[in-house]
Amino acid sequence: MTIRLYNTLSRGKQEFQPLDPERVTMYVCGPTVYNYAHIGNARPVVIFDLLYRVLCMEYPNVVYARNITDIDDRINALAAEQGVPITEISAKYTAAYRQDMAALGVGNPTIEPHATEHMAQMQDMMARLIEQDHAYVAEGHVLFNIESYDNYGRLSRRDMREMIAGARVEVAPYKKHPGDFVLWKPSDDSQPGWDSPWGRGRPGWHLECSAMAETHLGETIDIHGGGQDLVFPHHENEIAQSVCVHRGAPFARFWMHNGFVTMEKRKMSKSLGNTLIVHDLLKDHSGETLRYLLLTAHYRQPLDWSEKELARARRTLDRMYSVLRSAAGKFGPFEAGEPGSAFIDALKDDINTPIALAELSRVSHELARAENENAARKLGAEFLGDCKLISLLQSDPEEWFGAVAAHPDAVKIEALILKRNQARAARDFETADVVRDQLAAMGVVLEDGSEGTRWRRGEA
RNA sequence: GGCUAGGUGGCAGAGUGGUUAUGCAGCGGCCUGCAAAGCCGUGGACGCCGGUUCGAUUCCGACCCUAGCCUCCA
Repeated sequence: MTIRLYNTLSRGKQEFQPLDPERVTMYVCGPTVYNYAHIGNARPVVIFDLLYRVLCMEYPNVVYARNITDIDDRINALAAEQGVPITEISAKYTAAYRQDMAALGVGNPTIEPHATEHMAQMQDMMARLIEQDHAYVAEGHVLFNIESYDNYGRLSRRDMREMIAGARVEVAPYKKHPGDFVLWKPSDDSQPGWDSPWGRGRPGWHLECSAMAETHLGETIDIHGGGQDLVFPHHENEIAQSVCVHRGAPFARFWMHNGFVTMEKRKMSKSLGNTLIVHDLLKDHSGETLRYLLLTAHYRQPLDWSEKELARARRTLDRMYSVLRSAAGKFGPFEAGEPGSAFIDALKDDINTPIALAELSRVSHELARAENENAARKLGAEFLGDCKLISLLQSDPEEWFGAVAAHPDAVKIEALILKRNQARAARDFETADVVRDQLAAMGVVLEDGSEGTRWRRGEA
C-alpha cells in the first residue's frame, strides 16, 4: 500500500510520490523559542515525527528539517526586559523544548536549523527577490510585493482584493500594497540586528523558513507541515518568496496542517490564556500518556484536552502494560518484531492514528487471550513492533507501574503484599482485606494472578 | 462581513452508498475467598429539511449550530 496524504493545496487525499525517492524532503515549522511549549505546540511535533517514521519505512533517505526560530521580536522583548542577550533566552527555551519533546517520544529531525545561523542565506534571498522586482526597499525595510506573484492566496484560498476591502488594520504608509509583508526590518541601537546592504536590521519571520528550506532541502520540497493557523499568512508568504526566488519552481508539493488542541472547545492559545505547558504537564503525567492522548484523534481534527481524557489515556496504557506484563510473565519477555500490516496501513493512510490505536488495542486483546507460547510470541512481537513505531509503551511494565508513580515506599509496599499473602494462605481474609485497604489508601492497587500478586498505582 | 473546517451512540473517536469501527462507561456471565486485571456475551448513533438513488449517516442543495483564519499564534 502506498502512502496517502491529505494535501491542503488540493483539499483532498493524494497518493504520495516523492520527487526523488532517493531523497525525500520534509520541512516543519518549529518553535519560536521565547517560552515553554504548550501541549498545542506539541501536536504538530508529535504528528510530523510520526509521519517521518512512516516515511523512513518506505524510503532509504528522508531529510527532515525542523527549524528553531531564535530571532523574533518576542524574544527581543523578553531579553530587553531581563537585561540579557537574546541568546540566553533562546538557548534556555531551545533546551527545554528538546527535553520536553523527547519526553513525548519525539525523535530528532535530520536537521534542526537555527534562523540566526542563516543570515547570509536570507540576505542573499532578499537580494535575488529585489533584483527580480518581487521585493522593494522602503524606509529601511525590505518588503515583498504580493502583486508580483499571481498565485498569492492560492493555498489559503483568499482573494487579496477582497481582503483589502475589509482591512481594518492600519497599513504602513511605505507599503505599495496593504498585503505586502516584511522581509527585513530596521533595528535601532537597542535592538538586536545584523548588518546588511539595506542597513542594520533583522529578518521577518516568513523569510527565515524559506531561506532555511532552500539551504537544507533545495528549491522544491516534498512535504511542508505546520499548524492550521500558519496557513495564512505564514505559509502563503513562504510560498510567495520561494516560488518567486526560484523563478516559478514549486515550493512544497504537499502541504499538511494539523488541527488545534482546544480547551472546552476553544483554541488553546497564549492570547486566550488557556495554555497547558508541556513542562508542567510532565510533572504529573508520563510523556507516553500525553502522547497517547494527542494521538487519539486524527491529526486534522480538533482535540479537546481535559483531565478526564488524560485519565482515560493513562488507564488505557495501564491496561496494555498490564496485558504485556501478564503475558510476559507467562511466556517470557518479548522482543519487538515487524509492526502489523493493518497497523502500518492505517498510518500510511494520512496518519490515521485512531485506527492505528484501535489496531493496537486489538492486538493487545489477542495477546491477553493467547494460550500457547508460539501464538503469544508472535503477537507479543507484533504488539511491541507497533508500539515501537508509534513510540508508545516503551517502558518496562514494572517501571511503568512502579516508577511512574514514584512511590518512595516500594519496600513497604512489598512487605505489605507479603503480609497479605501470608494471611490469605492462612485463610485469614479479614486481615488480608485490611491490608489491601491500607495499600489502596496509599494509591496501590493489587492484582492477584497465577504468577503471584502484582501491584500498580491506582487513581491518585 | 469574507474564507475554511466540522456536527456520529452516555463519553471519546474512526469510517462507509446497502454488511462489526475501536476504546471507556453500562448491563449479563466466567474467573477470584472477595476484589482487581483478564476473558465471553450484550443494548445503543450518524444536526435539521429537501433532492439524486432500488437504497444515504455516507453524494447534491438549503438551513441551524460550533470552531478557526482574516492581527502574533502549532
